[in-house]
Amino acid sequence: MFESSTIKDIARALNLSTSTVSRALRDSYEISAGTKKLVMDYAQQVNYRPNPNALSLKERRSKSIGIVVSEVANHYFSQAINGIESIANSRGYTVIITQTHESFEREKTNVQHLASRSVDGLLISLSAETSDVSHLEQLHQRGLPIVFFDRVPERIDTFKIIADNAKGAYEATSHLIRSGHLKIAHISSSAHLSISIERLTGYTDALHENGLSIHPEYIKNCPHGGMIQDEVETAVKELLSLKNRPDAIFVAGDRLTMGCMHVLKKLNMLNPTKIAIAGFSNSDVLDLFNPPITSVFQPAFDMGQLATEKLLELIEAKFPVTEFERNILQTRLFIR
Amino acid sequence: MFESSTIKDIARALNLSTSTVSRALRDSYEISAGTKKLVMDYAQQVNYRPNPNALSLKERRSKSIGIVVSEVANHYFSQAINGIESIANSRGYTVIITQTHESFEREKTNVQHLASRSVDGLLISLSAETSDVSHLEQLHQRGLPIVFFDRVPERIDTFKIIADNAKGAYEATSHLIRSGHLKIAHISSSAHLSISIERLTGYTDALHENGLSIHPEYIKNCPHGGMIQDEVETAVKELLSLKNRPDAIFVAGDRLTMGCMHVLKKLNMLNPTKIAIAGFSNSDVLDLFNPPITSVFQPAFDMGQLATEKLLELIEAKFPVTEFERNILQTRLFIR
DNA sequence: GCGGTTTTCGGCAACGTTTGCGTAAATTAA
DNA sequence: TTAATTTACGCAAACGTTGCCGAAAACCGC
Repeated sequence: MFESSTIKDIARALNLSTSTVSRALRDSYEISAGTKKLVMDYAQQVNYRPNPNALSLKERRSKSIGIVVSEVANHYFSQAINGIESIANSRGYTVIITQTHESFEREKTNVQHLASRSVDGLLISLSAETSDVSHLEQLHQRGLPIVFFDRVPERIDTFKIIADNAKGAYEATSHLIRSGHLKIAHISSSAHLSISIERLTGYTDALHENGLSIHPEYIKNCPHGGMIQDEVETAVKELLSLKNRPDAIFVAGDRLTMGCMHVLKKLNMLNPTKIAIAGFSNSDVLDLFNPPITSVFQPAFDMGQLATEKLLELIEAKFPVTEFERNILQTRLFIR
Repeated sequence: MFESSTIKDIARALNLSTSTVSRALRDSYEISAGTKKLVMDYAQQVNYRPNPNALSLKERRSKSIGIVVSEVANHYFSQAINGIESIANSRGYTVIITQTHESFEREKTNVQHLASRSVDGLLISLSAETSDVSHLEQLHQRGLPIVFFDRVPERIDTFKIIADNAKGAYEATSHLIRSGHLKIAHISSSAHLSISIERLTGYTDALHENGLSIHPEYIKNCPHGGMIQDEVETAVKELLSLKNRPDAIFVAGDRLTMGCMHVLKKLNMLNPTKIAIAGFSNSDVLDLFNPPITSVFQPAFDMGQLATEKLLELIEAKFPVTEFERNILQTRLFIR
């Protein structure tokens, strides 16, 4: 099978001890220049690669970090992953990506699996179903470094990287108002999620500031964040069948925005004169849509980078970190 | 820091030897029922998880497989990854996803990294820049199980999972012809890629069968598969500035299709009466586009599943496998 | 040429796990 | 009761690596 040469092999071939070879390869001062060259040349020749499992076992760290996101087929997350990779790889870390598909159960098993895989730290954005974070709290208390991004829990005290969701939502809603819409509905992911709460705040703030009142029946939640299209369809249909039918919808999520548009298209309502749409999305093809929709763009790449930097800070800290920040990055409104 | 209990801890606590504990946990016949229960209960209580690094070191396998794709922000690949995960996870394997961003260099470093991470096997779709596969050939000869999917090399003899690209391209091109287009151009990824060759074949076959001749100036390649938008823009502009301007383009790739539409939009040519588009894409939002475009859908999820099954077959084979298949899955044409 | 450094290297243990082998105790057979 | 067998467990090595400690060899000053 697939075997690569070890330090032992090199030691045997060169008639040296394993410790000498090990030190020669790490350019230790206690090895003579001649021996170093001998060893290094030979190692090069046989294409020696240190066995990461042996290293991990010895050093008690795996030089890998785990990522938990809803799904990679979401432009926000795929961009965040690119940011994460850019930092992690440059610092010698491998990333292991897992998807929850918005399921609490999958989140738990993924996290368990990553922990048992002995990752050095965790980068996580909660699933839509997750309201109980005890599975993470437990790991956190046992000392596993964790950084949250995007969807963050209240209870766990660690670094959190989020976008300015309230402001983003405020701007999008304000844009709809400025465009002449007065009956603005709101479709969001599960109600307990941090992003949902923050975006709802921005939405209501915008309405208030413009002297519009909040209609509870205008606010719909999809507990599975758009993974279950039926939830989206029901929400949209309920909005459309209201006696006082809204003339615009502010949608608080990437997948949700797409789902919403699909429903409207199906109902032949995909027309800004009938109902306008603005939503959170990191998609790069929104301008190709008919109609093009105004969107709130999150700096996903930067968020991924920052989250990773913070995580590595935790992982590589010599002393336990007790001061945690909550970094808030600015969103960008694309008016279309 | 983050420590979990080991077999040693259990042995010490229960006043047993590590071997007894190990065997009790694996339900060995040479351990008494009483001891087994004792050990298992205690292990449960302290939430014992075997250290995967120690296991990998001992068993000389990591129970992990490496994936190399262009980018996860591509619906074809994200769907394929879902298929891969569904099989791999159910069989107890972890997947490590890496992205080449269509760069040959990144492909080489990713593959090197995965190999040195001692993955048990590799699932790979070549980058657009890759024409030399010696880095993979080498690993393959040293016994590392590899299965290719989507973009496959000629030279390396192993399992290959592909879509029926020629047929898919043929159908898309035929559709354009049936729609009344006679001057059909073709934009594709780098020319040496298997998918480019096969899709070109389908394209030319369709033209031939319909009595249309092939205009070499109608065929454009983007060596970076659309990652460099300038390449796409140049290709489109060159097509549009032809004295005999094409009235349709068959685009052979997901990212390429989007890039192409962006250019047309920018040039205010995004209109089927000006130029029609049909292309390979696994995007789920194509029907929201303006204009909606006809697309060739690949069974990405199934391809991922099949590729993983084949890879695990190789990995877990007791004897070296010498008979390899080339599985061809059917595409589906969505006419819009 | 002596004692004392310095240089250069090897031996050993350890990380957590499995497994072949050995063996005391318990059971069975005679 | 004794011998033969079975049961139930412990010991130690191994996977690949590093680091502590010790030690031979080379060097130094005088």
